[in-house]
Order: sequence, then C-alpha cells, then structure tokens
Amino acid sequence: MSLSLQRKPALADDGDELTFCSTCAFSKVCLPHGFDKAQLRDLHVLVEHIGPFHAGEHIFREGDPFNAIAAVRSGSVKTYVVDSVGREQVQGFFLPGELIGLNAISHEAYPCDAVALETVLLCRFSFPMLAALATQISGVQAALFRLLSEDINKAALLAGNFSAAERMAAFLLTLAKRHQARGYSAHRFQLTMARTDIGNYLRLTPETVSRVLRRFQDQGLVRIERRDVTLLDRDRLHTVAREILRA
Amino acid sequence: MSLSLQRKPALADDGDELTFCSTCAFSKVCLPHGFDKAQLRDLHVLVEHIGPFHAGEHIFREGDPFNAIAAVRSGSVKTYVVDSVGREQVQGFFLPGELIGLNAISHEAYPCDAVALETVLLCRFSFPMLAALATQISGVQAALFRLLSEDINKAALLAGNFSAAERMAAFLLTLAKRHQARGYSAHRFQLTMARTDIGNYLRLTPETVSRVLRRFQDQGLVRIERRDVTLLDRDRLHTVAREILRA
DNA sequence: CGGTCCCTTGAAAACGTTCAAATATAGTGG
DNA sequence: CCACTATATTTGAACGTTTTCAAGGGACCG
Repeated sequence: MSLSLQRKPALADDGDELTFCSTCAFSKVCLPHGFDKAQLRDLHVLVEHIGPFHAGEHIFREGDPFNAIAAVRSGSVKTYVVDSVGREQVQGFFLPGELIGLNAISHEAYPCDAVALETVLLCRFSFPMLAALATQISGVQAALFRLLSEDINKAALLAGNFSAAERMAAFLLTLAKRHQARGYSAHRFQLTMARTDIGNYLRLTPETVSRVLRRFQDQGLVRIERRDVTLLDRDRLHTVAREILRA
Repeated sequence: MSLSLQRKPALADDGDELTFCSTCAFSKVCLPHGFDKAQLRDLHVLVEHIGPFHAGEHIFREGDPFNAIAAVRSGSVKTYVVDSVGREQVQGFFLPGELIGLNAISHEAYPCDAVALETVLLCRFSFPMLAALATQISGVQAALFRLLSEDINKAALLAGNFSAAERMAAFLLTLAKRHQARGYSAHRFQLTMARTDIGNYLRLTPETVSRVLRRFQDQGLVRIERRDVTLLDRDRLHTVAREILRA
C-alpha cells in the first residue's frame, strides 16, 4: 500500500450524513472558511481514507510518483531523505491534523520518504483534483496557499544558529502546542520517535539529545521517562527557546 | 517607498506592444506554461514596476501589511529577521528573476525584513489580484503552487547538519547556477552581500566564512578578491557540496 | 586625510561529536 | 513464562570544529 498508488475511491462513510468526514483533519482546515454543504460534498468526493500503516511501514518513498497529499487522522509520521552515505536527514514529524506531501507539489515525484512511527490512518487527497477544485472555490485555493506558505516558515524555523538546548526546548514546546491544538494534553505526551530521529531533525546526535533531556530533567524543566514526557515548567522552557519561538 | 504601500498602477510600458514585460522575471515563470496573449494581458495589468531602492533601503519591514509579492528585475535583495538581542538571521538572498514575499502569504503582514543590497528594481504583483487570477487560469495557480513548494524545499536545504566547507561550497555553486539561469557567467560573479550576511545565512561567523574562503583559495578551488568570486574548479567544489546539493 | 566599516588572521575556549561501553527495553521463539 | 537477541538509550572521556575574543590591515567615503 502506498499513498501514490491509484485506488478506487472506496469512501469510508459516504452515507446520507452530510457531516464531511469529521475525524478528518482537512475538514478542519477548510471548514473555517465557511464552505456550504454543496462545496463540502465536492471536497468529499476527492477524499479517501487509507491505512492502517503500521509502525515502520512506508507511506511513500522518494521517487514515487506524486499524485496526492494526505492528512494524518491518527498516529504520527516522519519524513526524511537519505544521503549518499546512508545517513537519514529527518525533515519533519506529522501529528493528527497535519498534512504530508506539500513539498512534493513542485515535483513529479515525492522528494522524500514518509514512514509511520506508529499505526497511522490517513485521509488521501488527489492533488490534481484538489487543484482543480481550488480553481473553482477560492477558499480552497487560499487554504492551500496558506498551508504552503506556513511550511516555508516552518522549515526556516530550525534553520537558525541555535544551541542544542534552545532547539530541544523549542521542539518540546512545539510538540506540546500541536498536541493541544488537537485537544490532547499540552503537559504530558508521548514521543513517538526515537532519540535518533529527534537528533536527525534537530541536527544533533542521539547522545546530545539524551544529555540535553537529562539536563532539562535535572533542572526541573521536564520529567522524561523513556518516551513519556511531562512538561513541568513551560515558562522556563519558553525562556530557553524564546529566540527560536519568537515568531 | 515600500512594497506594501498601495500605489496607483502606473504601468511602466503599457504601450501597444504585447511582449509582456520581457525584463520582468515573472513572465519567464509563467510563459513556459503557454499562456496566450489575452492571458498575458491579464497578467500585465496587475504588474507594477517599482524602485529603484538603493543599497541599504528597505523594501518591506517585518509587520508591514502584506499585499504583494515582488520579482527582482535587477540588483539583489536580502531577507532577514532580527531576534530579541538584535542579531540578524538572514533567510535568503534574491537575484534577478526571483520572487520575494512568498513566505508572507500565510500572514497578514510580512514576517521578515527585506533590504536592497545594491540598487534594486522590482516588479510588484498585487497578491489578492494574482490569487484571483489564479482561480481563472490554472497555469497561474500551478505556477504559484510550484514556486511555494520549491521554497519549502529550498528552506529545508540548509537545515541539514553540514560542515562550514560543505555549506560554503553549496552556497557558491547555487549562486553560480542562479547567475547562469539569468544568462550571466557561472564562473565569475560578484558577492553583493557582506561576509557577515553570508555567515548569518549559513549559520557561521564571518570569521569562519573568511577562513573557509581562504582555504578554498589555497586549495585552488576558487579565486576570491574582495567580493569578486571566480570558480576555478567547479567539479571539486561539487564534490565538497555533494551531500547538500544531492537533490 | 581621517574615519568607518569590512575583512582577515591568530590564539584560546566552548560546544557538540565521536568513540566506547554499559544498561534497558521490546520483540521472538522456545 | 523465560531466555535470548536486536535495538534503543544512557553515560563517560577524548577529540575536533567552530566560536569567541582580540588585534591589525585595507577599502571606500566624506
């Protein structure tokens, strides 16, 4: 199974109900724009529920033909590229409600790998159909422009010249905020990725990740137990990360 | 003068000629998509030539209301943010033919400062009008999607964990390629930005920039004379930068 | 001609990496 | 249920790259 495979549109819940895929994140992106029911129906026909992908399964691989983006419904996803020496370069993590594949729009093929970190369910959006719809509904186009532009800024965020502690604090706070945005606890959550992945994302070695987390715990900022994270002092964490999160 | 100021559409050359602003880079972006003359005329009406901005003048500032993107016609531009301690974080350099302001689309205001590094002429595109046009001409929408997506990948490029030499080699080669794309020499060009700016962009101190350039010169890779750069051995430079430029 | 800013160079220090090894955990098959 | 293996994490010590601090030289501009 792959995101880029063409599958027949076996809609999950195309019943008489008009509530557009309420568990699907994309509706939350588009609904605030005040679409009416007819527009939602248009959106609905190009949505396809796919999965589950189990931990370690690839959702797409670098070079797979690009024809769809996807919203995470549940679970979490990591995207990465592999350099010629085989080292991973993690590009991002995606939680429920977030969109995968936006950086592929400029290509014929996905420019990176996407792998499930735990069991993952997705909403698949045919990009050609979505783009066609965007020419008809300006709200859809605006939403896409906004999402793309946001990703530019997101990518620029970690580009800065910051210390290991600053980046780690920003990472934890960003994760907390994203969990909160989906209604989960902002104080306590699970890291679904390995230390190695966090390091590859923050440009640190797993050893440094481990040491920084240890230091944070010794300073009473967090409590880390394996992959269980509790933020004990968000204010001080924010002080550490303030230069990165300034925006 | 500022990009975000509303000015009357005093078109520079709206004569009988239908060649759509041939010096303006955006035409080169859109023309390959095979627009006909009527479509080009539509594009023409939302283009406005502005400038000149002289070296050190701001084109827009963080917080200015966003209402336009701009293509560089001549000169070069630097975008950056300033942290709370006053340190600059350079986000990018823009040469003729390149677009400024794409990362502002998700905001009401520009998220960074843009300053002219030398005398600069711009083509200003009202973004609301451009977006409206994009709903009518799918080629325009596709071009915008592609440009945005490219910027996501561009931002991700320097996010990697690379050495000073790797980043500097990639920077020089990228500049060369961009000059070449506009018909200038790929072997020899001027750096229009200070060492400090290069450093802020590549996450290095100006001292390190200076040292790496010196080393490259000692190794016969380049010849640097003040801001005049000659690439002597692009193959070896590419070997140094291969992990970054892999894509 | 003086001043300012940019660039270069050297030496010391800091931060993060690398290397090495111990510990812990989860998954597997007996 | 337990032993076993592979993988993930933690910790320590030495090392290396880049930064920091300091100072000198050079170009451009008034």
